[in-house]
Amino acid sequence: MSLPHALLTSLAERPGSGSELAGRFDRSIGYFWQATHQQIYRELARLEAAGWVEAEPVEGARGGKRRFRILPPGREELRRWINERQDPPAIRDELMVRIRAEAVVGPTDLADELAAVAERHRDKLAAYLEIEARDFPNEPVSPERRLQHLVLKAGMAFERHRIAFCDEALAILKTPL
Amino acid sequence: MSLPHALLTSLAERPGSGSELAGRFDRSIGYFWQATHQQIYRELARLEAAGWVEAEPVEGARGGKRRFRILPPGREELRRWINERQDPPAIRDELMVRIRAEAVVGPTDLADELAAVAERHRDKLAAYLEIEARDFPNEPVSPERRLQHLVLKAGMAFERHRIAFCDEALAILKTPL
DNA sequence: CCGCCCATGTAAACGGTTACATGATTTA
DNA sequence: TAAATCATGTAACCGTTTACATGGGCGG
Repeated sequence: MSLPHALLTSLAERPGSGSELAGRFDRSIGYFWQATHQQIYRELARLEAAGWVEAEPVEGARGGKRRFRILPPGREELRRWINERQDPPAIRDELMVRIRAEAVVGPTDLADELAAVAERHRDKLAAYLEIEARDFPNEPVSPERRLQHLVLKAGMAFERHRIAFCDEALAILKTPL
Repeated sequence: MSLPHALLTSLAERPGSGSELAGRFDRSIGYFWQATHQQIYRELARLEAAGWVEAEPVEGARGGKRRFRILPPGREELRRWINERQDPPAIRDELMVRIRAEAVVGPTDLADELAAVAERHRDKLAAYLEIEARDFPNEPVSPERRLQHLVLKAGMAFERHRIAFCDEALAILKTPL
């Protein structure tokens, strides 16, 4: 359960309103942790009640827009959480289930679907490469920037891995009996 | 939502009772899709109500043990599901959030935790390698076996990827300022 | 001024997790 | 025959997802 800490991280990077945070969860942070605006507003209310963030109304904005900022206790909680012991996540991969199902009740038209999946992974990889070219034209020096670059490269590695997997599975499926 | 189809797949591979299926979800299938016995019994009841599986009491076993087997409509449903259009899964990776948090409120003792995470991934990789040596001493020929091997290799690739990521992050964290 | 969109929020449903419960069968 | 364990099941909780609701500016 990382949503509160993903929000604290995002607010530590830069203060923002609920809707602005929802936008960040469609980009940057959202590449590794997703959240809808409903989750975000609910969680912001909890963070505020806990005294980890505070909000002030934004003048001249429509609606009751409020800008949240992280407070020292929020920073402290974030640092505590970073060092908390966590088990590596279990893999939960529907594609593997499907391959295994194909192996037992196939053949089916899974190849078409695999090709489509690979294509979407290629698109996502291309998007990451654009981000990298824009944000990291040179290998950064500071640990902060190097860590940010590393996280981005992990996203790219994931997409490459899925593409290679789909291609290999396709090769097997297309092998004549 | 793949649980019903993971169960159908497992039953297509071999009939079994609820508790036997729970065992498989701690091994084989469970490396890619987890389920507790509570989920399994609930879902088996649904599959039975849908007419996709049937059960017969197991003589001489304790409790009301019942052996489930997949029925033709269940096979048909599984084949339909395999070809269903699915979006690639979104990544939801707590470790990435932590790295990003470290970059903004660090430095912390994240390095210790990263080393521990890498160690657990090494253990899991070793377990996969043992399975591979036992189940795939030679590269198989049939598409079924090749697909099963591919799925196992995907699991190993995932562990290797995480290990490399942790090691690289550790190198950055340990760089003197 | 009417429709659209922004910003915030509520409500219901669903899947997954954890804790607890029950009976029956081995085992000590 | 008491304790441990197997096989099945119920109940409560939690986070996520989807659908709906409200009010306030902005643009045609």
